[in-house]
Amino acid sequence: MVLDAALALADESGLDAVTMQAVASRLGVTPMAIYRHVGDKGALLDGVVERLLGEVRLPSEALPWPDRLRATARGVRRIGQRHPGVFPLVLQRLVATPAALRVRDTVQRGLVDAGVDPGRTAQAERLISTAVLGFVVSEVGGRFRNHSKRTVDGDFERLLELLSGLLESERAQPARWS
Amino acid sequence: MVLDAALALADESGLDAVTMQAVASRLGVTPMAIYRHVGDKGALLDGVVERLLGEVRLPSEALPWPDRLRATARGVRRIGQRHPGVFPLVLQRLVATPAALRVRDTVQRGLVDAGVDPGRTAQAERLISTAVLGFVVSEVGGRFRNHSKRTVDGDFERLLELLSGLLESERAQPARWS
DNA sequence: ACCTGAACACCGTTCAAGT
DNA sequence: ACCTGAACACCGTTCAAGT
Repeated sequence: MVLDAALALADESGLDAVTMQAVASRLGVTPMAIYRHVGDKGALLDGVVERLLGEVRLPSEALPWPDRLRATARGVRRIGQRHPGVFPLVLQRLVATPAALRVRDTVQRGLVDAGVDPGRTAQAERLISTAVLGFVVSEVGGRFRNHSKRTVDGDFERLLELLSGLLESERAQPARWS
Repeated sequence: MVLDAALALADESGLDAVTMQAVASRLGVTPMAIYRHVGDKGALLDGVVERLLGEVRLPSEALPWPDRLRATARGVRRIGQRHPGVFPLVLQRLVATPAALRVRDTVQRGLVDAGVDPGRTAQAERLISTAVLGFVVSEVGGRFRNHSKRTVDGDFERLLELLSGLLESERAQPARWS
């Protein structure tokens, strides 16, 4: 598949290495052949981002919500670390694709179970996702490259704690689990 | 100056329009002339990001810390909105440049005045900055483009409230102001 | 010191043509 | 339906040469 080739290239040599010609030659094909399968280079990158989000390992719905939300955040981070070349694009593209909705809905269900007022889960999800994505993009994009892995790991765990705190302040009804 | 031309191009026509040849022709000069002034296209973009951060309006140190921190965040957001083409690069480049340190130190002084344990201001600053930058990059990069301005403005104000909450939980000593 | 001309290998993309 | 050849205008960058 075209998207696999593009993602493999990005993982091996960075986003700049993802050119139509490089993707084509990895598939043993001429560059223009690709235009039959993706409309455009932009569409190619959109497809790769979608694949990335689809790769996020989501936790079992049977887990209590605090573990579930933490596991989701860690799953997103793991994908970022696995694909640092393309991950930053996640913050620049629309959130309405199926794979993006899949992650979003998992978070929103977690929030509902946590007892967040149903009228406020959408905003809470946006802020939580933005914080987590912003962190991971910073990390894999090199913004923290002066800091040790231990420091960055500690920052991420602290972020998760703070997001739990956010939920406490947001809860209107008793939680359904926990 | 070369950086001004590059920034103006990005503002008018997006990041893709910032090519060595376009910058050169805007200056009425041949493309290779630019290599005398910036080493590289990467260095050019670094320079533009630096200029951006230098443009952030920082609040007076005389303000009470809660207003000061809020004003700093709003100042960052305003620059993002003013320069949506280049702003996303802020999350991908190192934080150790002079203009970046200028913003960072303002936040850290705010945290100290808020009574955050001095051993923890660095982490708190990183998390706060990451959350704010992640939000603004999402906003100007179009991740929220399905939402109305009112919704996005509301999200940002809510984010600021939550960051204040973070400070409450982080305070070890009585605040110096407020 | 600064700018230029000519040239390099490489982009994304189109179009008409082939099977 | 899918792939190809040839071609387009445009990239970033180098090097030797000019003032």
